[in-house]
Formats: sequence, structure tokens, C-alpha cells
Amino acid sequence: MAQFQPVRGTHDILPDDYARFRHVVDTARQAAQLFGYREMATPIFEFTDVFARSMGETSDAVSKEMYAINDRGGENLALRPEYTAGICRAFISNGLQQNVPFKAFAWGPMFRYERPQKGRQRQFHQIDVEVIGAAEPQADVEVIALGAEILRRLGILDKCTLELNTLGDPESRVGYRDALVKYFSGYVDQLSEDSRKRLEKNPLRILDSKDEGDRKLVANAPLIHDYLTPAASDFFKALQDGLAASDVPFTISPRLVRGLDYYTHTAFEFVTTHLGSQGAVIAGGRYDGLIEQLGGKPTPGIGWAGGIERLVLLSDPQPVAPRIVAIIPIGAAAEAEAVKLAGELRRADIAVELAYGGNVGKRFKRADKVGCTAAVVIGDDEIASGVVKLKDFKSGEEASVARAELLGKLKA
RNA sequence: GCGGGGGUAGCUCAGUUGGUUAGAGCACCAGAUUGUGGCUCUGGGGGUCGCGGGUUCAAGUCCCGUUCCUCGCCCCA
Repeated sequence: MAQFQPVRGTHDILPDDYARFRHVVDTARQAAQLFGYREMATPIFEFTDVFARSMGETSDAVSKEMYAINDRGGENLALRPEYTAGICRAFISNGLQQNVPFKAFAWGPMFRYERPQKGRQRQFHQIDVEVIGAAEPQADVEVIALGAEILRRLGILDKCTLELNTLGDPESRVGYRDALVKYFSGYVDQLSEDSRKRLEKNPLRILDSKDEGDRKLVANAPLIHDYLTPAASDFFKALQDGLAASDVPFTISPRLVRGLDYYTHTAFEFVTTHLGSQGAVIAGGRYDGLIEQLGGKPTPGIGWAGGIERLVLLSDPQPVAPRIVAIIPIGAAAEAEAVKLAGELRRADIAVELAYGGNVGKRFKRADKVGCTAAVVIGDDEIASGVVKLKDFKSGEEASVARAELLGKLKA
């Protein structure tokens, strides 16, 4: 029988990789905390409708990429393909309208049935930031600045550029959408096959087509900025002023759009050229209509998600310097003494590696291999005189240390 | 879902026009060194050549299918 493999598009995260993975999450959590965002989590699966109603029935993520199941009770459930819908549902379910603006940080696995590629998996992980209940552009500024700060702390901000656009308020968007449809309908025969479909489903998406023929048409297509209501235009202006004040550089990309239905006003992406065709590392926008679509009272919101695997790929490996001390007993009496000593040291927050067996040479070898910085050798002679030998692995020097002084020496 | 390239040891790879028991480096294990790691030296274990079928006297090598990875499209994080 063939050996088991991980399911297509899923990956084990082994200890070395996990250290890098955790570094991303820890860095993001710390930065989010500095901005006043509190960590939370929602279930990995929800009623399918939570996603269908928020993201849009016709979005790719819902219509062809969702892991949906009927459970034994007949409920129609789906593994979450993104975090925003779940957090908004939680906001409604828990009556958090009392706590606005509600500022949340979250991370966890997401699931999409897609064709795997570098930086694109079927189970992948995201960090996520949301502000619910704030209609002011200052919230957009803060959310984006937090994204930039996380990238800066990861040392990859200079590999990314922030692309910014507005989708306008619903009123602007309807007018613009009509204008786009009218424009592209005049060139249906010149549009790519994909874009002909988009013309019916989501004409905005034609704007970021990579097809050369499409791009020529797009170059002369009407711009959202000419269709903004004064309010939407002011909002976008305030956002730009705020980002400038926050020292967050950006470029305006009139063709940047979002695939999900719930976005309004602000749309942005931190993109990189270092990851092939998976360029977006952090992406998000404003979703003022979403809470209402999920059955809550009209409540504005803004947030973003970042792909942890992509952030790991982009950042340099972190030199991990764990301080671990090996205890190496020699002789039967010392074995018991070593266990006792290990307990004492661990209770004092010293990481201890204690091998299960093997002679002295093997234990030293093992200690070196797992990255110990020092070894405590204890044998019959040492027990008799109440000392241990403390060997520093870097210098190679070994010295006798009284048992009573060992902890102090290791803490230093 | 569509198109291109790949899959040989734990890892990175070599393998001639199809031709004996499929190799290297790193890693691993053991010994040199039964109270001392790293460096060195010696030895060792490890492969149904992704899987299934076909052609052939003979297949890691050629053909077909399949699966997984990868690059692009699509979509996005």
C-alpha cells in the first residue's frame, strides 16, 4: 500500500519552519497590540451562508473554491476561506455594537480549493486585522499604517509597495460600473474570453486583466475618480493626507480592484515582485455594507489580511539563539541526581536538555547537535564534593562550580 | 478549470546510443576516543528510480495514463 502523503495543497510545518512562521505571527501580534488591537479567534468553520452572503455568491472564493460539507446533522457548513466574514459574524452574534470601534487582531488557517503554487496553498494561514464601527478615514489610515509597521518590523517593507485605490461609496460605484459596462460593451469582440465573462459578472475586474489586448482597452477606460461623489472624493483625499502624515508611502493604482463584493471606498494591497505571480502579501479595504448584509445593524468596517506563508518566504531566516543547558550524568548515582537538577533548573526557567541514555561522548554530541550552549557534567566525584563541572561550549572551557552557585552562573 | 516544465537515498543532484550488483556530496549510525561535543580519519545503514500499464531479450533511460511539485493564466493572502 502506498504511503500517505499530505493532502494536495497542504503542508507540514516542521520545527525550523515553524520558528519562522511564529516569528511572523509574534511580530504582527506585538505591533497590533501597540496600535490597541486585541487578539481573538473565531471557529474554523461557519455556516456556508456566512461566506456566501458576505463575499458574494458569484465570487470565485465562494462559487468554486469553498470546502463545503453537510455535517451529520444536515447543516451546511464551510471551512473559512477568509477571516473577515467570521469576525463580522462574531461581532453581530456577541452584540459587540456596544464596543465600537472594535479593533481585532487574529490569525489562523484558511482553506480554498485552488491550484497550488508557490505562495498559494489550499490550507494557508493569515494574520488579520479589523476595525468595526468606525466610518472615519482615520481608521483606514491606522489600519494601513499597522500593516506597514508589521512589514517594517519583519524587515521586508522595502521589498513591498503600497498600492492604493478607492472604489467609492455605493452611489459612485453604481455610476462607474455602468460607465465601464457601456465602454467595454463597445469592444466586446476585442476583449479576452475571461474579460467577456467579467463584463457580466464583475466588470471592475477587467481593469486588472493581464491580457495585452485588454490592457490596451483599459488604458482608455473611464476612471473611478471621475465618478466619485464629493463625499467619496473627500474621503479618499483624507486617507491620502493621513497616510502622508503617517509616513507611509503609497502609489495610487486606479486599476486596483477587489474580488469580493463587500468592499467600498478604500482598497489597498502591499505587493511585492519577489514572489512570482503571488504578489499580494497584505491586502484589504473598507466594507461598510458587510455587517448589514450579514443581518446586523448598518455598521462600517475596514481591515486587511496578510498571508503568513508569503511573509515567511519574503523575510530572512531568523537566527534563533535558544539558551539550552545540557546535563550530562556519569554513573548510576548521577542519573538520579541529573533528573533532580534538571527539575530545579527548569523551575527556575532554564531550558534543560537531558538525554535518555548513552555514554558521555554521545551525550555531548547530542547536546551540541540540539544547540546547547553549555553542559553541566555530574559524576560520583562531583556528587561527593558538592560541585558540578560547567562547560561552556563556545570557549570550550570547563570549571568546577559549587552546586549552590550553579543557578546564579547560568542565569548570568 | 486551462497551458508549459519536472519527480532517482532524509536533502541537493549525477546517471552515456536502453545493457551486469543505480552513484556522489551533505545528513544519519558506529568505531578511532568505556569522564567530554565541534575538526579529522575509517567503516556502515539507507532506493519497489512518484505510482500503474505498455514496447523490448533487457527500461531509471522509450511510449501512454495517473499523481504530486513547479512556472504562467485565473484567482488572491
